[in-house]
Amino acid sequence: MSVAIENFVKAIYNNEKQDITNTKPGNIANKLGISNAAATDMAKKLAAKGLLNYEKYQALQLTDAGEKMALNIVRKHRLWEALLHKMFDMSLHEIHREAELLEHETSDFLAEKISEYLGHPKFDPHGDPIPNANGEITTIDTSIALINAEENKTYVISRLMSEDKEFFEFCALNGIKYGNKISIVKQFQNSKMTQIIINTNTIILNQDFTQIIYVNEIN
Amino acid sequence: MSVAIENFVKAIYNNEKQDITNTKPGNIANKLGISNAAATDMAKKLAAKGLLNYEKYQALQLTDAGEKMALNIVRKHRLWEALLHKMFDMSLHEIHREAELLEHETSDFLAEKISEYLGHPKFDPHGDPIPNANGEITTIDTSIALINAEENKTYVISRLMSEDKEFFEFCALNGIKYGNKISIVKQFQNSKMTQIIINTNTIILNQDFTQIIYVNEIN
DNA sequence: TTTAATTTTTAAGCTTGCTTAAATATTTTG
DNA sequence: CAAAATATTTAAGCAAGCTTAAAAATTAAA
Ligand SMILES: [Mn+2]
Ligand SMILES: [Mn+2]
Ligand SMILES: [Mn+2]
Ligand SMILES: [Mn+2]
Repeated sequence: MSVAIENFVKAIYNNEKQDITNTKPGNIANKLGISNAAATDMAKKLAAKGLLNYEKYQALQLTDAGEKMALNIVRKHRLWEALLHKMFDMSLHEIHREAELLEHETSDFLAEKISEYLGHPKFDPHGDPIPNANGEITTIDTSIALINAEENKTYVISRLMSEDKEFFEFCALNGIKYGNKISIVKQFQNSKMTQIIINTNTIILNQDFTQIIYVNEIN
Repeated sequence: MSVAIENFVKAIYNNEKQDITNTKPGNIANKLGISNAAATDMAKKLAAKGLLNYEKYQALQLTDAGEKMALNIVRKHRLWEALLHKMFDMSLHEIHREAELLEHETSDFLAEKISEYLGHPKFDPHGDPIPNANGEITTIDTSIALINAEENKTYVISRLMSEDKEFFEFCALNGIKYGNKISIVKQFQNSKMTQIIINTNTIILNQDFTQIIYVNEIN
């Protein structure tokens, strides 16, 4: 399957998993930077290939085959991110940028080698789960967005759900990193701000950030 | 530049460096598994881009810009081979197969990270020189084909100039590996066979192999 | 050196993955 | 609930990278 098809299928998958928005062609077109017409066109082609269900004016839905393909690409993407992060200490933004390309030119054979080398990790450096070789995600995500965290509790950062360079730079500068501890000082309900302590520093985050930083309670 | 263009330019470069055959479109077409017509077509397009000189019925010649591009791809190819060989202990055939794809999706940034990690190696696991970040090959190749080696001398294997899976499997089985020692027992002039000792084993090689195994004298 | 074989080029056409512009349907709003 | 705004689809077209078939040139052979 072509790079265009792989990115299309993956975009639908990610949209279903992460975003509030629906998966109509226009949304996918937006994510991929192509025209609505191109997305509608591609949707029809992929429906003919049995990768998704297409009905005029309705949201696109991956078939089992389509989801399997998406998970295969996602696996390779996240394995590359994990490898590049570990080996070369590249930033969250850099690893994503490189993985976006490498994911399409990676054999299942090589993906397995990378996975082995890393000890079959279950999460990538953003905290996203890595599907296994069968395309299954076996971990259960119990994490919550920071905006929903409770005052006076301490959490572990479990996921940074973004692809934005500036956000990752902010995180790197302030110790907001997968696995680090974070304490909630106060939730300001009206202004949707969250005051936290991390690395002994006090920081106030707005909604843009507290909705994409996920944490797990410490037990 | 597209994958098709990169592979085309690289094929001309490799053909000039390694093969006896000329670089007319038909030869390149053969290497790439495309039709002569497609190769002629591409040659014209690349001439328009200033990557090569094209004259009807003549051999294709890379311009400086074309050679620079080829060296950039070759660098990435060989760095990947070195990395995959070191990290995952993959075979000479496997690393080549994967590098053939990864080379096109590797940023200069990532290539430099790989090079750094490996200590800026000058040769890949096949013994081929790795161009530096400026596209220069600074090493001088003094090696000779085994067919031209002298009887009763011992050499170091410096290069395995092939892309054939079976050949690499033979090499792996018999300790024919970059850096290993090899002694020439006898050169049979008429039959073009070469008797060698490697790893205390006596092996007789025919011309097909002695022309692609390169060695350096031990000083 | 003329003929035959081979190679290269030209021509026509196909698929993929895009584009823009116009038509049509859906969704939102007054 | 009708009008306006928005989103989706259809239609027409383009560039890249291929193909096969035929024409033209080169190279090898007799
Ligand atoms: Mn990513
Ligand atoms: Mn991608
Ligand atoms: Mn190689
Ligand atoms: Mn390649």
